[in-house]
Amino acid sequence: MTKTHDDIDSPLLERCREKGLKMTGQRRVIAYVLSEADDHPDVEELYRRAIVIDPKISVATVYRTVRIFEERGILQRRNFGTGRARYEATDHGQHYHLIDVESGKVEEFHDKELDALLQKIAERMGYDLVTTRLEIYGRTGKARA
Amino acid sequence: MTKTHDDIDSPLLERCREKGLKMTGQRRVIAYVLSEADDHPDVEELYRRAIVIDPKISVATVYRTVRIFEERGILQRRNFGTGRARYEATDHGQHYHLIDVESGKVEEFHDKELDALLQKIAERMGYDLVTTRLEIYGRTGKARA
DNA sequence: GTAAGTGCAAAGCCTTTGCCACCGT
DNA sequence: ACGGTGGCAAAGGCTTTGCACTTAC
Repeated sequence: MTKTHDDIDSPLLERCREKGLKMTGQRRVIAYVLSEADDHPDVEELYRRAIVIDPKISVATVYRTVRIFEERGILQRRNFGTGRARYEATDHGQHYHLIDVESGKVEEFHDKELDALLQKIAERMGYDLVTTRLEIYGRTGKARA
Repeated sequence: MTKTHDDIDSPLLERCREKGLKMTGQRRVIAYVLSEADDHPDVEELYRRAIVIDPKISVATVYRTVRIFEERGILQRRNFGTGRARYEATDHGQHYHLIDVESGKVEEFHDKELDALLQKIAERMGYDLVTTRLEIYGRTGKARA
């Protein structure tokens, strides 16, 4: 074969190396899957995508890996109200979520003014801002109240 | 005795009646506990507080009750990242949360400027704002990085 | 070579539920 | 009286973990 899962490279892989993580085949695959994802997959979904590339990965490893990645700041865990945790790479930059209450669709957005305001609020309350989590739940303005 | 748990009244009790809920002794107690709470108790904590008033309440009832209250819009469920759901009465009005990442302490805050900005963002993205959820995670600025 | 990572299955934690007795309206 | 409600304990869903084997450095 020309390319095995041991050759998979990805932006996240580099970040893992920087953190000094031992890069096993499984972690490469999971890092790759996460790098490719432009949505917010949960563990089960990550597992599904990972075993396509390497069927020998177990879901326990996915759990262990996302936990480690999260602790190292490579991933962020999200809770959109469904019992399961969902993940996204932190290198997407700081952003917020707007969720369509009717369709469940999640849109990401950025807003400098908001960044600054949240920073200011944290300071005013005597804290160093570590991270924020903001979700706007909205209904598309097409219909009446 | 002068007062049993069947006599307990509370602001939430009235809201429950409005919704047509059958008000059992257990529900009165839970409504009372929730009305008194100025924090964000989880089910276990609600249970602890409830059994002080009526030791015959079971935790299953607490789970069932918060679920019903939530469906009726009397309560809001929150997920601050600790596996357990936490609850607060909706009549506290719109507010946001600042969470101390070290102690887990939760502070509520209000901010008109933030209200307006979120409203503006939703509009700009073509949505009618239904609700928002914002948590600032911070570290108290007492120590260095 | 060695410490760390992985698989598997069992265990854990929070939450829900089946069943039957009980109680509010 | 009737239908919703509560208690208990068992079941469920997601996540973690103990153990023995494998692997990256």
